[in-house]
Amino acid sequence: MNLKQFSRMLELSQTTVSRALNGYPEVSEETRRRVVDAAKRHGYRPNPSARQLATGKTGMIGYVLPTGASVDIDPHFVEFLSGLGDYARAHELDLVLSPADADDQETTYRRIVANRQVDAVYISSPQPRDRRVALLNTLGIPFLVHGRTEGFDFDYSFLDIDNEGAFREAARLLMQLGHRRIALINGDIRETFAIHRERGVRAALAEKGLVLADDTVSSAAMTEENGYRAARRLLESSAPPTAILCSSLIMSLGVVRAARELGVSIPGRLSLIAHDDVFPWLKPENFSVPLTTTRSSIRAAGARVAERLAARLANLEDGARGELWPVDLVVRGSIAGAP
Amino acid sequence: MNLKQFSRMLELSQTTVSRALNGYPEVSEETRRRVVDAAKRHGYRPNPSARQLATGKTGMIGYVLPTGASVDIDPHFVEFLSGLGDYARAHELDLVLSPADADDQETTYRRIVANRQVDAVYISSPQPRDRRVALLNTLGIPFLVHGRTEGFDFDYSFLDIDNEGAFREAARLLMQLGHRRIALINGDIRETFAIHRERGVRAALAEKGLVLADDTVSSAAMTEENGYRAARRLLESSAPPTAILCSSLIMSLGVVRAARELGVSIPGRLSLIAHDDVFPWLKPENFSVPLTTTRSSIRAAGARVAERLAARLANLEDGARGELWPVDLVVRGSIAGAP
DNA sequence: AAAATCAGCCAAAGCGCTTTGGAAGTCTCC
DNA sequence: GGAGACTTCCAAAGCGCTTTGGCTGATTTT
Repeated sequence: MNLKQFSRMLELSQTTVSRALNGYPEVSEETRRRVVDAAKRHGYRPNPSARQLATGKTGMIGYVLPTGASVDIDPHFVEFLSGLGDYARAHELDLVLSPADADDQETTYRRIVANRQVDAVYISSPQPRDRRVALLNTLGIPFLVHGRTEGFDFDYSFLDIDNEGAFREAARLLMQLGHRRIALINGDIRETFAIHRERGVRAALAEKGLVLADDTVSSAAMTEENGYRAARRLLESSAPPTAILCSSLIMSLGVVRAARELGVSIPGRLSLIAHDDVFPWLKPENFSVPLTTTRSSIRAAGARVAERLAARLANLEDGARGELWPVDLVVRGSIAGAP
Repeated sequence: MNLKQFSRMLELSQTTVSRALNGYPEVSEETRRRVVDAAKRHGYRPNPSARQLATGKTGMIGYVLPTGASVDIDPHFVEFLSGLGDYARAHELDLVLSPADADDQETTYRRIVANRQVDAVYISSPQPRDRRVALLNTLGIPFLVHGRTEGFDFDYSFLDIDNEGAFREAARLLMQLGHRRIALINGDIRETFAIHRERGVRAALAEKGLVLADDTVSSAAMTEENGYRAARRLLESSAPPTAILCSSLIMSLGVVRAARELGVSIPGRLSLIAHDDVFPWLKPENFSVPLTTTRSSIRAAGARVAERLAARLANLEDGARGELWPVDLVVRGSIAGAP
C-alpha cells in the first residue's frame, strides 16, 4: 500500500495524509487522528526510499569499519554495539557499517557523505589529530566521536571517559601503598586514550617527584599475548616493577600468566591494576586473584552515543558538545603494600 | 551533479548514460567508454536513494541485532564481522544492523523486508527450528544462515562448520588416550551448534559402548565464569572426569582456573580440548598449558558469507545450497593418557 | 457589511534514477 | 534499390514520497 492508495481510501489528498503523519500543524486534530488510526490499522508505512529521496534523510547512522587481513576489530566493539543497539531500537534507528580498507578510510567517508547514505556518523578509537575527525568536520555531516582528539582548533561533539584521571588515581593509590617502581602496559600509543592514560600515570608520579622510565612503559594492541610479553620483559629486567598498571583486562590475563610462570606472586611481589570496560564474559573479580580495576562500562557509552545521535537528528541537540565521564576505581585483592 | 546535468554535459540522453553505466548492451562500446571515463573524471555517481526507489535494490545486506539489557552480543561477532567486511568492502556492500528487542525480532524482520531496506539478510546462531529462518523463508527475501537448523521441510542456503564431526574426533582422540570419563562443557544447548557438538561426543562414546552421563554435560552462555562453575562442579564430583571437552576458549579460561584452584594438573590429571574460533587476542597456544583445540576460523566464515551473499545479489548463485566446513584438530600439550 | 485573517485542505511540482516503447540511422540481402 | 533487421540513441513515464503555492469557506476585525 502506498500513499496514493491510502489517501484515496481516506478520501483525503496525499498532502494532507503526509502532513498528518509527519506532525505538521496545518491539519486538524480530528483529521490527524483519523489518518494515524487508519495507518496503524491498515499497516501503512511510508516507503523509506521514497521519503529518503524527497527529504534526504535516511534515519540511519553510519560507522566506517576499518578492515584488512591484518586489521583486528576490537572485541570492545560488540559491547559498545550492545549499548548502542539497545537504545537505538526504540527509535528505529539503524546502523550502517561500511567496511573500508583500513589504510584508506577517506574514500569511504566521502562516499557515504556524498551519497547521503546516513544522517550522522560516529567515530571510535580516535588519534590525537585524527584525520577522520578533520575530514568529517569539513564535509559538514553531523558526527559524534567516542573518545577525543587533541590539538584541533575546532569544536565537535564527543563522549569520552576520563582516562587520565582514572590512571592518575590508580597510580596514586599504588604510591600510597608504597610503590615506587610502577610500570604501565598500555594499548596502542597512537590512540588518544592510551596517551591520556600514560599522562595520568606520569602526573601522579610527578607529584612524588618520580618519573616513568621509558623501559617501564610498553604499548601494543591489547591482546593476551602482548600483555604476557610486556610483563615478562618487565619482570625479568634488572629492577622489576613492584606494580603494574594495565590498560585492558585481556592484556592482564597475559600479565597474570607471566607472573605465574616466573613465580611472582600477586599481590605479594606484584600489585596489578587493570582497566575494565565491563565484559559479560570476563570479569575482574573472577581472576585467580581478583583484580583491582578502573572501571567504565563501554556499553553504557554506546547507549549514550545512540541517545545523543538521536537527539542530534531530531535537532534537539545543537552543535558541538563534549562529555567526559568519570571512571570508577574498584579495589580488589590484586594490590598490596610494596614489598 | 545528477544524471540530468551529467548527460547534458555529454550531450547524450539520460537513458543512454544510465544504460552505459549499468552495462546494458544497447549502447556502443565507444559511447560507453566515453561515459564511463567522464563519470570517473567528474566524479559522477548515481544517487543511491533514487536508484533504490527506481529499482528496489539497495546494495546492502541486513542483520537483525538482538539487544536488551540482559542480552549479550557474542564476542565472536566482531571476528565474523572482520571477515565479512574484508570481503564486502571490495564490492561496496554495506551492512545494515537493525537492533531489535531480543524477544521480538519478528517485527524488525518484517519491517526491513516490507521497507525493502536490504537486498538480503544473514542470520547467525540459529536454533534447530529457528523462527527467523522460517519467517524469512515465507517472506521470500534472500537470506543466508551461518549455522544450521534442523527439522524444516524446506531448503535454504547456509554455511556451517562440522561441529558434530569435530567433537566426535576430539572425543575419539581422548578415548584412544584411554579416557573413559569424558565431560562436555557446552554453549547454550538451544543453539544448533551446541546440539551438534554434544551429538558428536555421544557418537564417539557410543562407538566404545559408553554413554555421556547427564551430570557430565553442562551448557550455558560461553563466559569465563560459566566455564569455571561447570569445571568446579565436575571436578568436585564423586567421580570427576579425566577429560573435558569445552565449547569455547573463553570458557576454558575458567576451566583452567578451576583446575588450578583444586590442584588438578593439566594434562596430568585432566585432559582438556577446547573449540577455537580463532581470536587475535586470545590464543590456545598461549595458555599456561597450550590447549589442544578443534579449530575453525570464524573470520573466514564471515568472508565466505559475504562472498556468497554478493554472488546471490548478482544472481550468480541460485537457490538453496548448504556448505559444510571441516574442522581442524590441533594437538597441543593439554592432553595426555588417562591417569 | 465589507475587508482582512486564518484554519484546513488540495493539485502539482519536484527528488534522481531506471525502463518502456519508440524513432532514427546503418547494414544486409535478394 | 528497397524491404527487413540491427544498432544506437531518445522522450517520457514511472518509483512513492515531501513540499510549495494556492484555494475555499469560516471567523474576526474595522
